[in-house]
Amino acid sequence: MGSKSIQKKQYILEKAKSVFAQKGFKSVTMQDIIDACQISRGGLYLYFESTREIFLEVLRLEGEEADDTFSEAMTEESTGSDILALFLKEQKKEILNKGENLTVAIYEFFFANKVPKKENPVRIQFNSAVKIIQQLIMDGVEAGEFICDDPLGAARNMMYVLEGLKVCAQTMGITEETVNREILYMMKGLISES
Amino acid sequence: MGSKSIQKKQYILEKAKSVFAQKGFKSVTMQDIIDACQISRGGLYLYFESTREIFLEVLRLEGEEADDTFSEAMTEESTGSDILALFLKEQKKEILNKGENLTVAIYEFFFANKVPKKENPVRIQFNSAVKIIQQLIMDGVEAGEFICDDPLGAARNMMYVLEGLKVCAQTMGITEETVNREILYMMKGLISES
Amino acid sequence: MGSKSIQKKQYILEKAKSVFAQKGFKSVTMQDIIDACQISRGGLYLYFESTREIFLEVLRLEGEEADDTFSEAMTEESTGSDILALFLKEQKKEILNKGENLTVAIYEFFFANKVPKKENPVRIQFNSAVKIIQQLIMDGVEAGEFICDDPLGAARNMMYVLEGLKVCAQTMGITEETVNREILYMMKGLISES
Amino acid sequence: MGSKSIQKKQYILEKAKSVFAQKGFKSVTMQDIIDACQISRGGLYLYFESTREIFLEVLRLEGEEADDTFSEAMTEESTGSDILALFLKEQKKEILNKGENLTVAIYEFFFANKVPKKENPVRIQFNSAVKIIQQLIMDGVEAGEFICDDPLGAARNMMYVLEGLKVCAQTMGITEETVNREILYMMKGLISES
DNA sequence: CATGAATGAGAGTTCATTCAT
DNA sequence: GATGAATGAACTCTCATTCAT
Repeated sequence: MGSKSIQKKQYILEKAKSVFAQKGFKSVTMQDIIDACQISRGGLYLYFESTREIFLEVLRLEGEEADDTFSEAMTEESTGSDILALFLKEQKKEILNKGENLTVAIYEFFFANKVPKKENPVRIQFNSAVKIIQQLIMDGVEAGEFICDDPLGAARNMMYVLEGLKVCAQTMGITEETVNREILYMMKGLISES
Repeated sequence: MGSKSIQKKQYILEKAKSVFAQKGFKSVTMQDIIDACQISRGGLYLYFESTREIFLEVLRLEGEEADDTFSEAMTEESTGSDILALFLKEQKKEILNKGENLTVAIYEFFFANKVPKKENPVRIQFNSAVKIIQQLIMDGVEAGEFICDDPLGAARNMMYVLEGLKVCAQTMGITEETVNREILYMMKGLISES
Repeated sequence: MGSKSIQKKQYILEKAKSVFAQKGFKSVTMQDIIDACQISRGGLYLYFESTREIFLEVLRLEGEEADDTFSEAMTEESTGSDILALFLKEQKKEILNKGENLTVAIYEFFFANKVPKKENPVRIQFNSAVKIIQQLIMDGVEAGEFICDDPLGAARNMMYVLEGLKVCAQTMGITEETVNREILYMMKGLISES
Repeated sequence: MGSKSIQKKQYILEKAKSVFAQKGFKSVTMQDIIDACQISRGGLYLYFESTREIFLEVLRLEGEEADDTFSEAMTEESTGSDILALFLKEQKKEILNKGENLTVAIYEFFFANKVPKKENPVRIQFNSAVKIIQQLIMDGVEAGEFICDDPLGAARNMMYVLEGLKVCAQTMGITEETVNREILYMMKGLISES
């Protein structure tokens, strides 16, 4: 079970991602992935033992890609508020479920699969996002764009609101206006907070 | 064919609620509910056709009970900030998953079952909570307890944060300290917001 | 399990007949009959143990009624050919499935339930019909209406054709024209047979 | 997903045929066929979705085989009356239920499953048999073996009698003598009809 | 490595039959 | 007599997992 063909593994993970994006986690069967990959049953089991294992690898890949995207953005010469705006735009896309997006699958998976805190990729992603936002706010404050006496608190608050928007979008439906309004509300807090 | 024994129906719904609270929605089988109720296969089908139907009734019951709880609290002579504190305490309990609590089941159900906006019980509950919080904030402002120039915006923001906390609690785990900290952050905003 | 209420038993049998006429035998459940009778489950079991038992009684009743109908026709002052024509008209109705009619139910029942020859109501009915037709033909010959040197053979042949038409009507569909044509073919044989 | 192993499919169809021959159509469950084939539940579902589907394929196979048998007989150098006698001998076997024979199953199936006339295999088989018999009679007339001024009518009549015998054999039981007698009756008509 | 037929556990559903009231 | 809730066996269908080729 070492490496087999890395390329084939990548190929399976890409196709599997689409499947999870469409069907969430729990409803996905090995057959779904076999169909999506046009691969044999045995062939799939050669690389992965379960949908769980596949999903975790899909997630790992996603995490790496997300980090790359962020790194790029951060290295460009931009102000804190610019990058924050960019970040929020990305989040808006995810909230509104534009494009393939694993939100529901992630929720379904981690509801049922308790992962040790330290290794929990959702937690890791969340915390790293908080730190980045905190830094962006601090940059913004330094640049005179923002007023904020608790950048960490504000960053955390922002992440919880975004998470709340994400889950509400999936359970009750949310319009773009609603997302805009909530983001605006938070930005106002950064500009005028005493 | 409608009711059979109302008491038995209630009994099944109570037991089923425990099951949903423990296993979410998607993983629950009729067998699980049969086991929990200690009744026969056919006996259960006498009252309900599917886990979906059972879940919807459990939800309806929950909604009624929640409304009652709120009504009681509201009729007591208390200031806005007191009731808000009470509400947040309840929410904290739910977030931290003390007692039987359907959070995960609700999420799982509404991820998979798209319900027309107007009839979506999650949406209805959310919106009614927003209105109540808005009112409480306005009461608090009137009483000089709060400072807030956008009570509706603040109420909405608060609800999204709470929703974010709920979902994060389920996916990554959250400590009581974290919840306290986030609530405190929001309350500070109500006290000192310019 | 003696008589209970004879009237109720009759009532159940009437309703049950409709059910068998609509659904055949095998697909009929006790529930179907309960629904048709608007009676309680236990109530039905008080009178009958199974659909099989109900069906046999329905059949017995049918047999009696059929005999009565025939007796009436025979007592009227008519020629053999008139009564034969009347008989064939009735058969045509049954073949074409006009009105409530147990054809399919009878087939389904006796395919699956082997009954001793002597007690088999279908056989009894068939044989008595053969005898009557034979007599009618002989009457017709006597009256100079028919020419036939083997009235028993002709009667049997006629009954098999009718049975063939009945079963074909149910399995492949048959038009009124087809029935008319076949009856005409047989009648011609009775008029011109050498 | 179409064929898997053709041989296995054939094997299942053979075993299934026995089952249908013994139990008719309606009472046959997938379990019955599983038992007869000594395969696993999932194994059967790999090839067929329902007893209905299996039955239709069994029927198709039967039809093909029957056609072959007929073709052979027809190509041999024989007179019309010889082939007709052969045909009737085959029919006699079927009527008397010698060997595996789907009569009851076919009846049960087509009682419950209304098939468009044009596609109804029973109808198709019936009509093609009528045509063949008509031809055989005409051949016999030409050869001076038969006297018949309405070969089509006679052929149809013969088929309905045979159908009547078949169904009576299943519902009330019939002896070989009865079949012989009825066939003889029809043959006499072909020899001496005016 | 790769294939896909085969397996069997388990979920959903229906119904004849019983029995306390 | 009459009721209808309760039972459990039997059916249908699906899927993760294995294994001979």
